[in-house]
Amino acid sequence: MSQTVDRALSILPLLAEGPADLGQVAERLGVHKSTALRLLRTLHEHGLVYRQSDQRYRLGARLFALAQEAVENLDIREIAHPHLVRLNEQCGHTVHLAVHEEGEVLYIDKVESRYPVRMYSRIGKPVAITVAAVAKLLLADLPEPERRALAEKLDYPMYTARSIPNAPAFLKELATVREQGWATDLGGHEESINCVGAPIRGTDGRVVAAMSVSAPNVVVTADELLTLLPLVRRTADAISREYSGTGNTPVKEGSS
Amino acid sequence: MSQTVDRALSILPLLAEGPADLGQVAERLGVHKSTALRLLRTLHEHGLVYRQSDQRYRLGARLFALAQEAVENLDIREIAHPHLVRLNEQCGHTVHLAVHEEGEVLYIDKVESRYPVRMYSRIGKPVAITVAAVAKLLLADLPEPERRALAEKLDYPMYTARSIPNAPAFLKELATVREQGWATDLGGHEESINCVGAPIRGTDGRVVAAMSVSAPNVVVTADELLTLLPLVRRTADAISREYSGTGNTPVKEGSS
DNA sequence: CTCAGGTATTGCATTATGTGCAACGCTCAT
DNA sequence: ATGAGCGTTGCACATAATGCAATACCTGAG
Repeated sequence: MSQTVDRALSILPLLAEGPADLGQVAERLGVHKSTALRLLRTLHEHGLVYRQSDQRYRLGARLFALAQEAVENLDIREIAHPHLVRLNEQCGHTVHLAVHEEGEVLYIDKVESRYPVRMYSRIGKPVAITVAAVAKLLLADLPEPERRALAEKLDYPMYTARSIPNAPAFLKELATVREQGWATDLGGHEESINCVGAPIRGTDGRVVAAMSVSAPNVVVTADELLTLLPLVRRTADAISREYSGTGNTPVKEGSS
Repeated sequence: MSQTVDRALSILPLLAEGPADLGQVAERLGVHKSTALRLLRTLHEHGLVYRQSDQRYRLGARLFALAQEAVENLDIREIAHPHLVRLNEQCGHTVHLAVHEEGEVLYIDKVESRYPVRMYSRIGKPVAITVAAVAKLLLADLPEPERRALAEKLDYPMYTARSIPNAPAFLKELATVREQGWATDLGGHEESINCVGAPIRGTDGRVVAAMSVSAPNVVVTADELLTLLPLVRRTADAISREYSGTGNTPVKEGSS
């Protein structure tokens, strides 16, 4: 749509691979060096690109700032967080919150097992979309054609023997999840890790986010973990209610 | 430099404040709606902007991916990480790694106390540049005029009674740090938290990064923390040596 | 110290590109 | 139904981005 902006933005993923000098950038963009220079300069002014001491360019700090702010402003996250913490206090395990966005599933919050520290360690990293409980929940809610199209497009890496192997199996699993209103991942991503998850719904009943509890089976068996299902679902429902209830104007409660 | 790109990029910080619709974006950019639309579309195609169900725009997932890749490709970080982990195993406290970039100081790695998981929770958040030990180390190495200019430009928020209050005090502190080759933050940011840090230097002897160990004084007193200084410095030096490749002892300050 | 070879940078004319306008279409609420 | 509000499209115009070629800068070699 906008050629100039398009070119400029194409520089970012290119630099994400590693630092590059002006010539390399120009070449990979297919434009004259002077053009690349001006684009880089504009990116630089906005802090998205940084010029290191050897004159090569790399991605800049503002990028982190933006990503950080973006994640902090997600209102589902803000609403859900206290609930996640409470759940963690009750069961002691790791709690995840995730959303779906354009074919990707993204963790947006995490309460660490026995250690109540927010961390975004996996943000931006591709979630194991074909096996994670939260991914199943989010994709199960897509309209049929979209769901099918996405399922066909995915790769199905066999992380473990219990990973979901292909599109038909995945669609079948999604149907089950959709039906029962909750999901599991029993060693499908890492042999020894199990998860149970439940969906969070907006006013219209559509799934807007998903949460899950994960634990290694050296701590609790899969069966024991399933015991937590009612608790997880209750938490998810509580979040759903609060999310649909108050509308979108965030109410601030004092707490520093 | 490039007006179109400039406008497009100006949208990002705007959206970082929260979702906005087309009209709002157009207004805040001072352009017509059709123009804003095309810019947003281009940003959207690159995944930097996401269109949520109510048609408003927000920052997109690719932003996280880029920030993630960028931080993972920092070679100092890659080299330093195992050293930081080892240090954490030895002392048990939180270990930070930070770099300086255009007047900002940025955490690029962190090993959490007693829990050896990489987390980027504070990446992108403005570090308390006037008090953090790592910030002092990084700024102390700037050439005199630049250092002075930056010091004048900074704000000096009084996080605690022991925060550095103004530019002259800060410059004095930097001189000390430069002199002694290590830095502390004793309750300057949070009343009960102390840090000790040491610089990591490149081949040319310039400071390329800084690391620190932090602990609340309910766990160890400031004096006890200072006991770790030799260990911290040894770790920093080991990283410096590996980073420079050559394996020489890092050059101390001196005349050219 | 000069010189060569490379890269970054600047000024300028040319026109491709982005712009604003106004008309159209859609959705939702009354 | 009806209209208000917002997003979207097509088009004519001129701004603003482009490529070129010439210049400045740096580094390493002679």
